Amino acid sequence: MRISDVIEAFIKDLFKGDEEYVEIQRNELAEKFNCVPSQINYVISTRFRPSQGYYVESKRGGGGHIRIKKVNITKSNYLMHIITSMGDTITSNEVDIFISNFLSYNIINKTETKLLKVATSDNVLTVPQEMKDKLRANIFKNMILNLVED
Amino acid sequence: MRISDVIEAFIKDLFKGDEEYVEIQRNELAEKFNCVPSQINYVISTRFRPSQGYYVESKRGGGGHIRIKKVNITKSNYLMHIITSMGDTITSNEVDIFISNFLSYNIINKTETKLLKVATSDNVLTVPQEMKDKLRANIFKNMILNLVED
DNA sequence: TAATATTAATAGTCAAAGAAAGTCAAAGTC
DNA sequence: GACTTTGACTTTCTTTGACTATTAATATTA
Repeated sequence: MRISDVIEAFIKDLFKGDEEYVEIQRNELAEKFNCVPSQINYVISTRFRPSQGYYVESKRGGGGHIRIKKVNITKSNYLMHIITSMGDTITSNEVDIFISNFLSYNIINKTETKLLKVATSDNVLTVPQEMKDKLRANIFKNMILNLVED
Repeated sequence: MRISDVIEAFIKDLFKGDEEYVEIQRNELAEKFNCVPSQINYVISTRFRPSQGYYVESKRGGGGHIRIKKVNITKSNYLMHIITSMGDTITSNEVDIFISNFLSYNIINKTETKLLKVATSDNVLTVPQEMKDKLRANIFKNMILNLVED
């Protein structure tokens, strides 16, 4: 088996347990698998591309590291599906359920969660009751449309 | 973990409790973290820059010290000021100016920018004209309130 | 006692050494 | 021919230490 595949598998294994990201040290890992450090770069650049759902950042110097983030590749698809399947009115409760799901699927972060919640909450939407659910649906759809494809 | 990061965290911790500034003694701190004194200078010059919201002054000689001030245009202060100084109606243009400023001061990121814009835009706010600016102000205030203190 | 000089206590600067990670092209493998 | 492995070289960030600058405290002198 290729060493690259072994390293790939090893890194992917680190994601067990729903970690949002994983940190490795290039030299350490290279030593562990008995290869040259740049092999790690090769693995990352061929197996952890953005198009494969990963985002990588790193820091050099003492205590440096490589951080690999798993991004939700189905985010866009998922959100588009929500938008198209949603009616043109929605209650506060229904919105909250969507938002909680987004958060737990890691489709949005905490700040985005708060922004979505507040902009669709009953208290903030100071318009007559009969307009609320329509306004809310409109705001919500447009907001999540803007989360698509980041 | 990097000693620089540890020292950075330690200093930032001193700000707990809304202190306007914090004073350290270079040699004492270096001793505490078992590093050379100039390491403290390194940490300050890389982690407490003006662009990071800090202002540093110092005094040498007996009883000397380094004073690190948290500069007032921190995210929270800035946003709170906007909220309190804002009336209870606001136009779409006015909001856009605020949002552009937030972005250029790095107070919000691109996604947050889009969320703020869309939730306060004329097209999305499908309510009678005479309600719009009040609704917009309310949504806007509540959204930025939720950006405070992240 | 006031002015001045000296010493001690701090902090600042800067460059070298060290510790990672990145790049790229040559060589190897299937 | 495409993919993988290897290694020399580069870039970035951190740590260290020798040397410098400034201020306060103390001693000395007029």
